[in-house]
Amino acid sequence: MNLSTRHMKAFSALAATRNFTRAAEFCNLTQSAFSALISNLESGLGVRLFSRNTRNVELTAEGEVFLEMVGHLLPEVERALAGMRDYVERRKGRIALAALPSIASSILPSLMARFLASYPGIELVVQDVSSTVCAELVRSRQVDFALCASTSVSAGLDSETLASDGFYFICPQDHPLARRKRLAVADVLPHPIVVYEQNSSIRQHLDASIYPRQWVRGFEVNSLSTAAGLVAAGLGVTVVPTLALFHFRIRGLRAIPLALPIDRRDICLIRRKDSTDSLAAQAFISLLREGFADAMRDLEP
Amino acid sequence: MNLSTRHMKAFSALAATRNFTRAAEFCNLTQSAFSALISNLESGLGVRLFSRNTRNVELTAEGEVFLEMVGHLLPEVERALAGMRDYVERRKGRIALAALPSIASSILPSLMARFLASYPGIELVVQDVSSTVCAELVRSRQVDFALCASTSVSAGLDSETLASDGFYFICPQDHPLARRKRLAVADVLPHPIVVYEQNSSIRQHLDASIYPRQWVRGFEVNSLSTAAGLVAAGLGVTVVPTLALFHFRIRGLRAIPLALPIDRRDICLIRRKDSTDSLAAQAFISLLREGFADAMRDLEP
DNA sequence: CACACTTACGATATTCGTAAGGATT
DNA sequence: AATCCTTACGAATATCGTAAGTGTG
Repeated sequence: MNLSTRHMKAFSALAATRNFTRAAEFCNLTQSAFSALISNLESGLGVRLFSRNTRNVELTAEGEVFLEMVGHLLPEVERALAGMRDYVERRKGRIALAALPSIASSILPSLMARFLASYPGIELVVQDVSSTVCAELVRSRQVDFALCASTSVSAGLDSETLASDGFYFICPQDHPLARRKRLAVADVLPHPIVVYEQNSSIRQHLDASIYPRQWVRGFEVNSLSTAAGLVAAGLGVTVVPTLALFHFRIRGLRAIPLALPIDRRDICLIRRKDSTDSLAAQAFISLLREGFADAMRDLEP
Repeated sequence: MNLSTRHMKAFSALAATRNFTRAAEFCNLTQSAFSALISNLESGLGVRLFSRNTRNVELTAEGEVFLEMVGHLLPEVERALAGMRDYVERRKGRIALAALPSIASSILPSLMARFLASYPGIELVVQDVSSTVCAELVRSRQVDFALCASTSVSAGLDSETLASDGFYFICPQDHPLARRKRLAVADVLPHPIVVYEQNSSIRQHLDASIYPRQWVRGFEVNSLSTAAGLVAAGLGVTVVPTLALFHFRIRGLRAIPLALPIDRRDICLIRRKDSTDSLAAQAFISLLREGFADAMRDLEP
């Protein structure tokens, strides 16, 4: 017996109406097709479910038993199918992603907000971790994808560059370099620089670009917004990548393009090579592509 | 979407094996037909459930969600179908019937025992009531059928005679009439008779056969076995129909055919005219037909 | 190149709707 | 006569299996 939702719907319609004609049109079937459907169900089960003499249709004893069963079963099946539809139409879902702190704290929140405005039912879980951890989380399926620097992306993962960061020197508007149009490393070295913690992608990029000893180390902070506060208070200068400029759009601060030996930092979307993204993830990823492209256009005109 | 048990079984087989070929043969299908079945399911739901590249088959995120659902759904559907099969194969069921006390206490118990030996899962509920109540219970669907006297069976009910009772005079073997081969009413009248309560079918039959005043009334009892005891103790004689002879097969008692004006009592099976009997009831009824016929053969050779 | 899934395609089976048949009130 | 379920039958659809195609390791 191959019981289907059609069978159950037809059965319950007939049990409710006790009339083949009306039940048939309720199921959008000809009366004859409907009759055949019911007979098919009955022969599949091996019992008459309805006793019918042209004038009266009523449930047999076994029909009553089946009605009880279908009364529980059909709503459950329909609830399950509706649940699937929720996923298909992205009313439900869960996206786990990893991102560098400099991304998670700058461009990502607004993109998440835009995404959630379109798909309010989807749960977004973000972990802000270093690039190597990003890759590890993707590989171990703990997240659906990650946004991180292109370095340390290893085999088995699929990488797609979403944005390419340049670097900027950030200083108060009354700083000696404040009027310059572009700067080189040599220009910056004399000034005490607010730097980020050791694991930070920005710090690692700077350390890789310039031998650490050459810097005049100022404060060491964890977050970009703290750095912004310090610089605004005249307590130092700093260097940040394009996407982090969000945090430095503060009155009294200047951002000047800075040429570094390792000139750019690529921001990549990394995914497992073989895996298929969930529909929710697909939707978010396409929003991210647009969002990053827009951000680059706005920040580096 | 018309989700069927085939779909769910195929899905779970594939989710378990992650291999189309093996899952297909598990479902007794060609690999190609199986593949089509899965595609059909996926297109019905509007999602890919498996990500497959010729070498690997695995669940997508939506597939995982569906697996969770099917994991609950499929066992429930199968439990329901197995439940129906229990009814069809008469491993489960419930038969409610009404019967005259003289039947319920004599021939019926052994027939019930035989029935339950074949169909141990079926619940039998017997009410021993008068013929008019029998008819009423059948009409109001409180019982599936009844076994009662043919009198007072009214319209809308289907009646089938299962047995025809004659009447017997019961006396101790040392009674003056004990050697007679057959008796008439006149023979019996002088002897004090153990009679049954007013509503009893036997009492009513006797009252209708012979004007009540003509009897020499002995004890009045409720049950046939009490009557048997009294007669065996020499405290009277009694008159009972054929089917009640069971109770009087006691050493020292004689049963002698008695000709009454209303000679026989027909025992009928009565059912609702339109209703369809449950499979369990059908099985019991056919056993009853045989059982009553056998009993008549044994008791009235 | 071997294995595993997909596609192509003709054959079979199912399901559909129209229309006629039969039973009940 | 009217209503309502069943049956008959040709058409449309779905499903099956064989066999060829395709891509991945």
